[in-house]
Amino acid sequence: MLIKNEHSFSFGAKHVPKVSEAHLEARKEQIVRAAFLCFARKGFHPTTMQDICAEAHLSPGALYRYFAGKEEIIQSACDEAQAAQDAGLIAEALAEPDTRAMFHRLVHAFFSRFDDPAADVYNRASLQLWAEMAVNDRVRESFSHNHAVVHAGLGEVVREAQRRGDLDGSLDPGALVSAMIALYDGFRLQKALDPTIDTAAYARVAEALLGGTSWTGAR
Amino acid sequence: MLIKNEHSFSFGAKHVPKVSEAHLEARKEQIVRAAFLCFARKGFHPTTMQDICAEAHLSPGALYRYFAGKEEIIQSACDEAQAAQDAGLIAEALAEPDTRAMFHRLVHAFFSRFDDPAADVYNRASLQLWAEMAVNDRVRESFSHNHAVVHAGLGEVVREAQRRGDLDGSLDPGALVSAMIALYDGFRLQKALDPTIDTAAYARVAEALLGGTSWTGAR
Amino acid sequence: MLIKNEHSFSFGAKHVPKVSEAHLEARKEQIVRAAFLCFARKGFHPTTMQDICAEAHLSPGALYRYFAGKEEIIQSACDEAQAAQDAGLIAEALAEPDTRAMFHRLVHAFFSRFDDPAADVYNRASLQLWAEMAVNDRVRESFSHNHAVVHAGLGEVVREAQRRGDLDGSLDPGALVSAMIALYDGFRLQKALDPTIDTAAYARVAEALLGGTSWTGAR
Amino acid sequence: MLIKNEHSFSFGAKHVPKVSEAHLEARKEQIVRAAFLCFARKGFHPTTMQDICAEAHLSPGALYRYFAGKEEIIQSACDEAQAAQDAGLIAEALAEPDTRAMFHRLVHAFFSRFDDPAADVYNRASLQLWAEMAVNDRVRESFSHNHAVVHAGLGEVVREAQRRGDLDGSLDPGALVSAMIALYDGFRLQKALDPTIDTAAYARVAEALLGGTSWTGAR
DNA sequence: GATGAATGAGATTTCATTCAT
DNA sequence: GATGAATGAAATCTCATTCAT
Repeated sequence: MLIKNEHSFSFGAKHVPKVSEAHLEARKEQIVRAAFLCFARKGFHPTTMQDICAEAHLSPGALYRYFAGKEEIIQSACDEAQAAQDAGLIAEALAEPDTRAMFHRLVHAFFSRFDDPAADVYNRASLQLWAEMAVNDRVRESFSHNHAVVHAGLGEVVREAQRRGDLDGSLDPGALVSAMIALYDGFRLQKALDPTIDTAAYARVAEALLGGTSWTGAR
Repeated sequence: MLIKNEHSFSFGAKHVPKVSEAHLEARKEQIVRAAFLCFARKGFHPTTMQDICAEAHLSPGALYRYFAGKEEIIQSACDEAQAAQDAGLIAEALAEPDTRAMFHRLVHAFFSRFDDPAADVYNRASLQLWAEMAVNDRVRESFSHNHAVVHAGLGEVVREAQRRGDLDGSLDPGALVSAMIALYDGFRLQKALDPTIDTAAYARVAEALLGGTSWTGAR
Repeated sequence: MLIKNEHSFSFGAKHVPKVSEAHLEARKEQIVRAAFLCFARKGFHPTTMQDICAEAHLSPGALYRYFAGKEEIIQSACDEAQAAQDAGLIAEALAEPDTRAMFHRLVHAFFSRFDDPAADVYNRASLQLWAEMAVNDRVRESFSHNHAVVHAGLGEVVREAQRRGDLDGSLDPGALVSAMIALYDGFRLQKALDPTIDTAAYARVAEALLGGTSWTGAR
Repeated sequence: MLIKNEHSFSFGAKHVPKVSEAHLEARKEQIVRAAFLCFARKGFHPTTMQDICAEAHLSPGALYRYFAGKEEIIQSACDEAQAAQDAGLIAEALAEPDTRAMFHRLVHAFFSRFDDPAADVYNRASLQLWAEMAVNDRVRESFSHNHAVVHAGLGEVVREAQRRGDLDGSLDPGALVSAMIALYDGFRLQKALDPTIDTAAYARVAEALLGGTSWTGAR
């Protein structure tokens, strides 16, 4: 109450008090995390607000204080799912002077994520996200944006490799990037179908394909 | 006419007339096709029975003559989506004595599908299917079965290439197959996000990766 | 066809040809019998027209040639259920000069019906009928009419017994009749609840109550 | 308030606050009462949830907070209809040393119920219950249980009368009980058909039949 | 006359959202 | 701020009835 009065003079009311803001964010986080679990378990649409409430130990009324509706929770969950630090990892790899080492770092960085015990939830939720993206403009936009960022980052990597003469310069860099992303996303799909699939073996294959060591026949 | 008379005398006749059977299948087909469009457009769960009815130019009651409920339509749509003649294509490729030619045939066979104007609908529906698979046992089973068939087929291809010394024999064949499938499915995901993506360029990259021509650096 | 022409001159067209009429009645009978079974099994309202069709080995379209709708089948079933030859039995009993013999004949006539193996179906259907009567004016009317006939017949019986000095003349004859009917209907209810209940023992009690032999204490 | 605070600290609390529990019961009561009226008016199956909603001044959603479905409301209504304090009345009568006085008390206790202006609703609902019982296992069970209780109670009455020599010991006590119940239920049926029927006259007849005073002829 | 596929109104039920407490 | 009972629109599904064949 005091805090509120303190700030009631601030023009434009750009800030709600910090304590509240922190609380607000914490609550939102809590709700999105709960929603995430539910979505991974049942999918976006079959998940009811009650499911999320139960998972978050909150009442329906409380939820609506933090989110305008289910749609907004889905969007937040999608944004959350996109929030991986992909760009940073890519930038780090780019610093690597040896192309194969670069690919190794990339593959390791991305595929070591599957060691996280929460990865299965995340993978399953990703499938939901893809489906929603195909159907929901707002979600597609967010997905698209993140995709563009990753695409741009890997584009640098690929073009650098081509510049170095390690990757065939006549291949479309965009298509090479798409293939790299496909190797990652396509694996997540298979991992969602069967979580026991061998990640390390797959990572080795991915690295070999990119680094040109898988082909042992005539050049 | 004769059949009709025949039927009116025999109770408990084992066969309903063929016309009915044909009609039954035709109607089911019609409904599943309509559902497919709706699913691609709105997703499984946001699609209402009314949507499907409208698309199929049928009344709700008529739908329930052919399917016990929405769930069953979803399952049929999933089965339909799986019904691609993958196994045949793979077997044909396997007959090819040259490994790169084999990969070329495979890549061509699979990626030429995207030329079909209906491919977009099919891709978007696939995303729905993946999401449903994560959440619906019956659908996962069907998906899993089809995946196993394709996996087995490509397994032959990969082991043959290893036997010939064209692919590194120390790589896990299963993981190699997974990567091939990932290159395909991962592209479908990207195509669903942006249908204008260049399929031919991507196919060239896929072929180059498998055939070891993408890497132009030191061996 | 020929028959039809033969009659096409008859004024007023009161008769449809006898063969057709017989056929019509036979079909109606067949349908009502089927309906009766269904009603006894599931009740009036949960029984669907399809249930009746299946039981009657007829198509829905055929049913509607004989009955205007479900309502009409229910009414016919009710009329059928009422069509017992009660009045005749009562008239016969009335001829008996000895009152106790008269009661014996009545009780025997009515309770021996429960020996019929179809009696259970009939009893269960009666419960449905009673429920419908409470709710459906047309059915109540039909029920009411039959009830009045039986009531009148038993009224004669009771008044005759009072005239002879065998039943207390100060008791309301209508109430006595009601009690006789209650002893019958109330038993049917119990028989529907438990078909193994001992009919003969009950009949002896009913006779004893009416004939004044159940009371063995001081007068 | 205290309770509320208490509650907010303890997760997994075993009791929900009493207010809620009371409220729950009150609402259920309210709904069942409304349903009862509807059932008496239209029968179980023709009554729609909307009918019950309207009668209870509640929205459809609200109903489903208290009952899982229509079936459950029907069952509750049936249980409610059985909840008469029959056993108590019978026990009281049993205390009476004079058999005719005992019968008088019984008849009076049961038939005075028809003076209640709500009795008509109750009777009509009973017919629905009987019909449902014939068709619905769960309802039959509940009915059967209550019937057994009443049967046992009246069995004591009858055997006591036989012990005293007032009722013929050679008559089956169970059948005598059945007849007593039939005199009651059979009357309810007639009262549902015609609510103006003279209850007092009928009660006198019932008493006379049991007490052996209806027969005025030779013994 | 018979068939049975199709219709579509209407019933049950769910669930996102609101709002009095 | 929190609660959770209530709302009511909308979804799924049923079934009496019709009608082209």
